[in-house]
Amino acid sequence: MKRPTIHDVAAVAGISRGTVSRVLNGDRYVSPAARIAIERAIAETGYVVNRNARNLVRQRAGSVVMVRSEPHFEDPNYSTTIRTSIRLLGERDLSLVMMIASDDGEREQVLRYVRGGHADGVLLLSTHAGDPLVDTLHGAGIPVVSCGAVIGRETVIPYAACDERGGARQMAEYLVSLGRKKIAMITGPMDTPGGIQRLEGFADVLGRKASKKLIEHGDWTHASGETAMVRLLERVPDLDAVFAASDVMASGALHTLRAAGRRVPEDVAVGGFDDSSVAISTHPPLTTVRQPLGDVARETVRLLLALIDGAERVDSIALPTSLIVRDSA
Amino acid sequence: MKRPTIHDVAAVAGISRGTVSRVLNGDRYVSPAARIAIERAIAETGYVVNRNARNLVRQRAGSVVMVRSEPHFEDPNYSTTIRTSIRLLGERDLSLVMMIASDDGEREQVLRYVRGGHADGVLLLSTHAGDPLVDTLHGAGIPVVSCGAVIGRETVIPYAACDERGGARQMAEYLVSLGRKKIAMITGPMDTPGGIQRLEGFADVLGRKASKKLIEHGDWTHASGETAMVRLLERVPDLDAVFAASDVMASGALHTLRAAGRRVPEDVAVGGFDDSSVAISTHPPLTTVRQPLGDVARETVRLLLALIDGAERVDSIALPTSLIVRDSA
DNA sequence: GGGGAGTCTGTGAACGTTCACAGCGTGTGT
DNA sequence: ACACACGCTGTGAACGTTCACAGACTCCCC
Repeated sequence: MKRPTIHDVAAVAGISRGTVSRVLNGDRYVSPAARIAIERAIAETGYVVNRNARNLVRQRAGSVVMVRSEPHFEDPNYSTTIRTSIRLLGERDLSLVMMIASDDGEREQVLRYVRGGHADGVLLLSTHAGDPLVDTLHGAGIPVVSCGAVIGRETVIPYAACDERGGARQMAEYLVSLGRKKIAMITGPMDTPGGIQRLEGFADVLGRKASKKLIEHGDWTHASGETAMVRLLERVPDLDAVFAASDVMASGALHTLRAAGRRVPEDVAVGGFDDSSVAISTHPPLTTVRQPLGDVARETVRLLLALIDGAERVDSIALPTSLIVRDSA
Repeated sequence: MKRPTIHDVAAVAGISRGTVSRVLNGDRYVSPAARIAIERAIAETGYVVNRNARNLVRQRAGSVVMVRSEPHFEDPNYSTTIRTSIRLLGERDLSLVMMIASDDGEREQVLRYVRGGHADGVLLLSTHAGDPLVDTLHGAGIPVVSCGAVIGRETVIPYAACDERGGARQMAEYLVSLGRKKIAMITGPMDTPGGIQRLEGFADVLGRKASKKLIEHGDWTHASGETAMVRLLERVPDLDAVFAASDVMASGALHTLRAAGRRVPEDVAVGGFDDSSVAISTHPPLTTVRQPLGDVARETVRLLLALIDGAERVDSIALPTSLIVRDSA
């Protein structure tokens, strides 16, 4: 009933365990005869390497920990990110361990885990500016990368992200091209890259016209989109377009606009960001900016693997977004 | 630069490693003096136990693998489920490894992982009826539980779930209480518990009136909700209510109804299921059935831990849902 | 025929734990 | 005074690998 070990394989194949280990690890210097005998023995016994033993002697952990700084991840983005990461890490026999670090206790737990050598690398997800975990993790001397930039630590934590600023520019330019004159924006939290850079892209296009009056800040939630829209309408009743930094907030804005009797897109054009599942469930369906999530995840993992393999430093990367035109603008 | 080991702690405390191990594992039979000396040494050296070594000698894996059978998990439910699982498993020093098994290659990978003893237990997520992985995993002699029932294997795979049938009954009864006479239903796929049991609950209330004509099957997607609604309107133009087995499908139905010129809820009342983020982004916001996701996840993990601890068998459990009334019905 | 170089194999030690066992005091009951 | 239980401690072996090393064999060249 016991699981077969490398000794069992060696015995069945009639060869020493050293050679079995060489076959397992793809070493050259193994005779063809030995190799096939061992492969047959492996198949026969159903042998699978014991990772604990391997990692113990190799002084590795055998896993990468994905750390999420926020408790919720309604964000459909995570589905793709997680899936892609699992795939790519799996190819290298690394397993993906999930952790959440939204309060001090959880941060302490993550730190202990990493400090204890239980992970070969850390993959940060949507970390806010000033998160104390970032510096401590980086100080732990373990490879750390982020999916999406970490504001204030762009130079110390390598990252892959979509071109937030460029994406916002695409949307702003599109709204302008529709002939809209008074274009407002509902931003994300200003301690996140999506919050900051999407506003920058917007300002790039609108220039002076991106006045304070036309800017409201939200926190990514539906409710914040609703209230931001209320304030914008109070200040600028005749606005004719609004760009929300996320689809969820755009959906909140849509509610407010309807309640205020504005027609979308006739009176007010509405743009979102993310192309999440919400984008097609609103009325009207949202014109939005799509992030290349799969590519972003792939690049993030690639950066991490490079660091784990000993690269001194790696270059962050931003991937292009695309404008998805539906009915809201 | 090397990580401190149990030997270092023992040396610093001036006590043998055996006693250090006993302190680490909360053994009785340790003198107070030794205990405080060791605790001080642990703090001083920053020692953290090496899981590979521990698990190697204990013949355990130290992790639980969560297996998702579908590539996508837009479903906001997973956020809560993952979070709760991480929390509860963390308390027992078990880490959560994520895997996806949507094709044969991935299933093989999961099987190898589990067969190789890399996991102490398996937590199935939204597995479809007839999934070949279920029986092989169960046959591997490792604790397996599911979050949500596995159709056709209810007696062999213990599970925690919400009371799908009861939840559907709540919605059906509510629609009846509004005075609706011709109530249609858009179900989920009939190889999932949500597909089957929500229909059963609906039929419980509607009885003979739940005729074939008033039932359409969807696949949880927005698009399937749209087309199902089209067919229902063709067959029964004067229907006055529709219950979709998920919010996302309900949102699709809403689009079709609007396109057909029906007012919601005046002409047609619409009910959803899940209370997902979509529910508040539709127009009008959805009346829906909320699942106690946190509780379901907690119970699922509890079942798994009981099995890992050696329980012979555990009892599956269904938790009550609640009706959330908004504007669509 | 002697000396490398190149290919292949087996062996011992090590990785950092836990666990069973043996041993040592000290107190308690006969 | 002796036996015995109890509380506590140290030690050796084991868990299943990998890795460095040493050795054997073959081939080729001088």
